Amino acid sequence: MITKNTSAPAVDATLRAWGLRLTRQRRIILEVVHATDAHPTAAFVYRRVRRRLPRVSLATVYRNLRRLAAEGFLAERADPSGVRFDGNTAPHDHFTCVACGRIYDVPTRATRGVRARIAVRSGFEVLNHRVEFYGRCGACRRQGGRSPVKGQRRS
Amino acid sequence: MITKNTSAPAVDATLRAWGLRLTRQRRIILEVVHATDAHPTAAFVYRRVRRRLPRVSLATVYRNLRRLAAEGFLAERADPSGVRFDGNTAPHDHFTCVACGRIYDVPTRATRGVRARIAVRSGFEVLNHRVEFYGRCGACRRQGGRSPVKGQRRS
DNA sequence: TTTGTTGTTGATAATGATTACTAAAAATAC
DNA sequence: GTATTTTTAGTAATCATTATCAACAACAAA
Repeated sequence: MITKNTSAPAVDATLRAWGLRLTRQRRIILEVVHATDAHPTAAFVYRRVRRRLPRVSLATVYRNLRRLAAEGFLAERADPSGVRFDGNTAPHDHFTCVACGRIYDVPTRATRGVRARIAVRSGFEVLNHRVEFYGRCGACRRQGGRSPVKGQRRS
Repeated sequence: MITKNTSAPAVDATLRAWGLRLTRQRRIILEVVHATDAHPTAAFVYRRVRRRLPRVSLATVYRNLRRLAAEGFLAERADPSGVRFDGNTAPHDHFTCVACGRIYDVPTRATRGVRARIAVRSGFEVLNHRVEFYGRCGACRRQGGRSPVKGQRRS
């Protein structure tokens, strides 16, 4: 079982509604992103997809990641390390460990209510919000390392 | 009055403590960022600085923005439109209008307490956090425009 | 003041990520 | 089957950013 929560027929139907086809490349790109929780970069996805489709083009990976994100099959986010994709399109926050670089998903329970409060105070219409935490994860705290690791893979 | 909350002597002293000099270029770059609330990109800063120092190099602007941010005189943040700098180094959140592209500062009152809640729930050590809101600002709501504007200047 | 050391600059080349372009292949419609 | 549309692989082009380096400026020691 490679995909996590995307069934190919359902994806196919929705894609078709937008005039897109579920090609082999597109399906595998989607599967790769869904099969990892590493919040991968385009380059990471490219490397993984190439294991199964050695002749795939980097441009195809970019084109489809962009497209799939635009249609809502993936989430796309920019952070200091670059652009990353996320197969988890449900609302959630992120915790980035400054020691090991790992990005953890965090349930939104703790930040619930924030959006409504801002809307009231500012008079703006809030459509979306994003919370990013930075710190040291449990594993890195136990290892006791002090300073952020240099030269971590962007993966 | 060009600078907002950075007095040159104080900056000079702190820079010197790090072995950095407050050169003409460095001072003007700092002033330009502090003089706008537009959360400027490096290119924007370059254009502004060039008005006062026509022979300044783009590399000098990048070099100093990076450096000044590392020393804490500026804040640096990445968002979908690229890397931006912020003269306001006090804790605050951001609201990005998807219609006009403007980025507003938002006081952190509404998000207070969020960090502590996450720390307790996850067992991670939270050093920092960032909240970004997306929606339509007061001006754009009144104008009644529906969809996000294409091709807005990255300024 | 001269000399040495270190930090800084402007100019430009190099890099890395992303996008644009294009001819060929694949999928679908007729 | 043929025609039409979409997608692809391959590659060139673009854009932001960083690296390199020779010339220059600030400061310190002699």
